[in-house]
Amino acid sequence: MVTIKQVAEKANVSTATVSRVINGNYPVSEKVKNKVMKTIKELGYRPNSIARSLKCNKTYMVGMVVPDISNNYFMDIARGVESVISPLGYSLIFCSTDENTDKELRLLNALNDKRVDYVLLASSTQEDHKLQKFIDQGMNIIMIDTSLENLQTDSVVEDNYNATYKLISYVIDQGHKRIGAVNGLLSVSTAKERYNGFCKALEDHDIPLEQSYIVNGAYNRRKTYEEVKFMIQRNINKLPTVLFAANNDMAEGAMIALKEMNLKIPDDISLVSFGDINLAELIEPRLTIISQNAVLIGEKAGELMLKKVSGNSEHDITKVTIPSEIIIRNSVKSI
Amino acid sequence: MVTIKQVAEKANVSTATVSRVINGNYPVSEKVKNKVMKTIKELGYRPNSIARSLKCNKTYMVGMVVPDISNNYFMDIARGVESVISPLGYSLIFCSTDENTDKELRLLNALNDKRVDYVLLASSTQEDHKLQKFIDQGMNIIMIDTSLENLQTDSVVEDNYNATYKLISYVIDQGHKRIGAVNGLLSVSTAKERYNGFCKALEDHDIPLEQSYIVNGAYNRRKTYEEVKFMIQRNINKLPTVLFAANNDMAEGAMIALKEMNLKIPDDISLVSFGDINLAELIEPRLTIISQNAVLIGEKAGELMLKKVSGNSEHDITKVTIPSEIIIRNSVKSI
DNA sequence: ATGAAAGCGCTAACAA
DNA sequence: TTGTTAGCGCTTTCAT
Repeated sequence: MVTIKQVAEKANVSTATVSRVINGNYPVSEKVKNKVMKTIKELGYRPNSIARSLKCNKTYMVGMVVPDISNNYFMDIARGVESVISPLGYSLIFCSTDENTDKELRLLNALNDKRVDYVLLASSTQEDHKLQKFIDQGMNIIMIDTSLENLQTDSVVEDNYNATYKLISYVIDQGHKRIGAVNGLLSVSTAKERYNGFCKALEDHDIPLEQSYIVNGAYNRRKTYEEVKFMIQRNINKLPTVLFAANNDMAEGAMIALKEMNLKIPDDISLVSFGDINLAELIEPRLTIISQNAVLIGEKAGELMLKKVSGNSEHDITKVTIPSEIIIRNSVKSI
Repeated sequence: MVTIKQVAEKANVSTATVSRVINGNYPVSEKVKNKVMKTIKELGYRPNSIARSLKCNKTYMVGMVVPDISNNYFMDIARGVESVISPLGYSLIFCSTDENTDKELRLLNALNDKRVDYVLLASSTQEDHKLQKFIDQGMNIIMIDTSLENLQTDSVVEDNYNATYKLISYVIDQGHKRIGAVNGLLSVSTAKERYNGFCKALEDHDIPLEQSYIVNGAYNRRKTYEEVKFMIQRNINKLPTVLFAANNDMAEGAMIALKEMNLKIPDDISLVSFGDINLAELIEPRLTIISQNAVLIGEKAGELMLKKVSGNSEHDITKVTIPSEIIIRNSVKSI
């Protein structure tokens, strides 16, 4: 690889001058500039970002840490982030924790060692004090999707509680009284908030919460598939009339389980979901859902990051909440 | 951030000694080692990978460049790669070219500047000489999914030609004579090879190739959706009896288009695909497909990279071809 | 077994 | 406008 020194020698100037023409941040005479640029072309010189990073304390890399790399929702967020940061020269390092606190901490350490400029974190740990350590060390973190109450940091999240409350209220309005839920890990803020909204809606409408209808900790498709089958078998004599899936993956798992058990949606059992499933256009019935805008979350997070690194509003902590709306389709039976 | 120098001072040793205990590559007395490790803990010191990279010419970063970040197929490859390289300390930088040659070249340049140790490239350009430049500059490239004939580089690809040939032969055996195809960009090797297998199967069975049934360049879901609708309208008086979609995304687009036009699969028109669609478990009818193993491709690519960086077989060029098999389900009508 | 010092490729303060 | 030089944080050679 050709270095700035080789360019300087060949062009008979100092490395400083070469640096100046590359960065255009100090005056250089036209004549010298042309000579240097010509030499750069000839030699095919490209500046070494590693050296630059070391010198300038800036890597133009941002880490994105999510619980599940195969969930489309997080991929969409990543696309949103990418679309706003990539034009400014930033690259994304994408990591998956598999909902594992240890792995999350390890990844955060690795990103810290790599001196990424920012990390966008969809955390699935509740150990805020451990995350606080990273922040104290000077790591820049924006929480996405999830948030941790006691953590002094920026975040871009959805209005989980209110959206779920509205969705479940709608379900109750349709006459449902036996209402089940498939929750993620309740240690994760999104899952917790959604479940809280769920419970509050039941409470406000005097609907009893039937513990046997609640599935906990089935955060991915396969686990949900299995757990929902258990739950249905367990309650085969008195099934819930409707199920609330707390995210897209779980809705998919639940649908597959119900289909396999020959329970038709919504005739035999209704289903609603927080977030839309894949390829919803092709799947019958169309699910009634809370629509998420994952790409938008990514864009907001990207913009927030850019604002922070540019030095504006450096120290105030910002919390962006993306509103969610209910999309009523045809997976809920009127009773 | 605390540096090695601060550790050295506090522990009353030289930076060299600290370096030695961190890396464990030179003898250090037990006593000194303990003292240093204790200091490292106390100070919360973490080595700066940027500085390391600069010194050692090794970044432990690998770039992955794909045409479409929202296609699950590439995400699965990424997961495969990640699973084998991450345990050895490598991180993935994930980039999407949107099938745009310029953007591809720009990303490659950026990754080159970042001095990534390797790049895994699913290229959608045919400008092999431009890619050759990167290789000549010393960039390490493994082609994944796609390959370029004239390029001296390792690759991990599928057996596109033969698999498609077999699938189309099966379709013909079912009595089909009016056979359409939805191709990606024929400039991309995978698309080209699949289409060649398609044509050869027709030829060998004396089936005429009806140009009007061929859709070209609709590489993503939305474009395919639109183009297939055009194609159907164009041929409304004499529809093809079967369609071959050259990848999962296009199969999805085609399915949505057909559904919207009230053409039932397989009663009104049959459909086969190279690669499986999302959430196939929930979508009727189950598609007859060539099954791909994207995760395996990723794993193979990751392993190949690891082998190369470890210095084994450094100079021979390896071509791994993953076999594909046909999965017959029920989207093809027997005529 | 340990320390001193050079150097990876670059930028920026200082001098000229 | 340009050059000299120090230094970013680390590894490693060469002495000791």
